[in-house]
Amino acid sequence: MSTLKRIDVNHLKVRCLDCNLRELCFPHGMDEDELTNLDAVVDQPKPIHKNDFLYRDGDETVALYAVRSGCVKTMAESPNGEEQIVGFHMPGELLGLDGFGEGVHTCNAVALETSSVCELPLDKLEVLCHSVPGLQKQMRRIMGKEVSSDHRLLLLLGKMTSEERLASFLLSLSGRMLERHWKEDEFNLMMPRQDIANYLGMAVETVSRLFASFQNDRIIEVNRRHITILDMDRLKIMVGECESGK
Amino acid sequence: MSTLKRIDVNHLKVRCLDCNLRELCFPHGMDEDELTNLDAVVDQPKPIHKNDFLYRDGDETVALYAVRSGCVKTMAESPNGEEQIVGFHMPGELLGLDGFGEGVHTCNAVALETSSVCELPLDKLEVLCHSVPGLQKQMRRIMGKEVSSDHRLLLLLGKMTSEERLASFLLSLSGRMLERHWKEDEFNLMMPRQDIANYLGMAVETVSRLFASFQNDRIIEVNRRHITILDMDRLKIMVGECESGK
DNA sequence: CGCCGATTTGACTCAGATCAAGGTTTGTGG
DNA sequence: CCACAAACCTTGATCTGAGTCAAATCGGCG
Repeated sequence: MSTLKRIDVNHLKVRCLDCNLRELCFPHGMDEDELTNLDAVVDQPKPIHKNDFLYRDGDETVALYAVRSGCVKTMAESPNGEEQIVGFHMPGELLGLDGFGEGVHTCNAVALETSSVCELPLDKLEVLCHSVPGLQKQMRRIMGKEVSSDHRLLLLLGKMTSEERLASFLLSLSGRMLERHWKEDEFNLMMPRQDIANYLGMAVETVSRLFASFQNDRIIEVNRRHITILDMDRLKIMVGECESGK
Repeated sequence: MSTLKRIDVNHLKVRCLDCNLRELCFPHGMDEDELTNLDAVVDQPKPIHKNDFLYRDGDETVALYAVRSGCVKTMAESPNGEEQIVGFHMPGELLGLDGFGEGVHTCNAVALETSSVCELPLDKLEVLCHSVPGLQKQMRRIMGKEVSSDHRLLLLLGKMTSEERLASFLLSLSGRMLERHWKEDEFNLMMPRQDIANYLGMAVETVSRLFASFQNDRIIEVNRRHITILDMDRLKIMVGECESGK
């Protein structure tokens, strides 16, 4: 064990068919035949280190990416250099759609931690779309989801108070943990407070104070990056998911 | 003239090939053959009146829509009934992509004034995608643009002051006027103050005050819905598009 | 002409930003 | 193993941009 070079299993090629993220990722709803075809175009997972760019604003769009492990954030850049984080991408989630408009990316994608990313080269994907009918529909589905999720974030930034935003953020993370069959009420944040603040359009200090206040109200327990949700219902009420109590 | 029934020319079927919005709309970059094929799937423009819904949150997605005349707003709805306007769609612009994720729309589309909308039924579009190779790429391009424009709005809501937001909004409108070969420095707002405020994530009163302040600074002239831009450069500086002056 | 919705303006208030420390954890090199 | 630095996070005090409330004005339109 000591003489063997340590290999991170995340970066080994795994067939989409065998991938445990299959149902969350691009393959969702595809049959065995379609998956075999898909496999042929997916490149070896690419390892990226913390703070590495997967692509930058202005880069030519050459592929679509699927996170296999770790976490990648995407951020839009304003002309005067400000940045707005527009998404945190967890395993099984796709990114890179922003570059489909004019053929160049319109945001930056940066790893929050050491991550592994599957690459779907656009040229191969395009060819495959002709032979695999389900693929086109799949592309549409994925883009539609992206649009819907952006709209959710717009609603959050445009209409919610800081408290509602953080509650909504925690619920969204919790839901995504559940999708991955991880614990929905106990997880680690993949990002620093600064990134949460940026994403939710508020100051770091406000995030910190809200965490303290939620903890004080026995809604969650916070220990550095470790979160335990004690009262999911109260979070849901905060964002208006329940009309009355319970 | 008096005995003839008045016909709004906007609602008459016009071939995409002959449409003056061709270069802004779905047909952009397509050749004559492709356009003839496209024509076959585009339904007769549909007239919708002010405040009519083109589709609602939850409706099954049956088509993609292109505005031919007038203006349509799309708005996301939160669980507790709040609404965030996520886009104003001018002639030549598309809407309906939000419904591609799960097959149902995730926002409401409402006419701001009497408008005319071309309908591209999804089923026909899908079939056509197989025979017209350029169409698939077109779909991707359109979705990518939508994602990028949502990101721009996220940046606006998350990081800009009210002044920057309104300046950015005016510049965006001006740019779109120019695309349509209308005057870029003199136009009418298609929406009431309330909708501008909602879209930009601020109060109506703030919009009103900012218009007054811009006018006072001789940057624009406002008369009800009529806007004249007097100093485009100053607007651009406000949003950081120019580094120094000029 | 008079009503109604849209817009503007003024006065006041407050959620959350900013400023200023201080504490804690992680990593690094000696 | 320890000292030190660099991130990262928290907490308190203060400030302010923009929201809220209230009221006047404007513009159409029946």
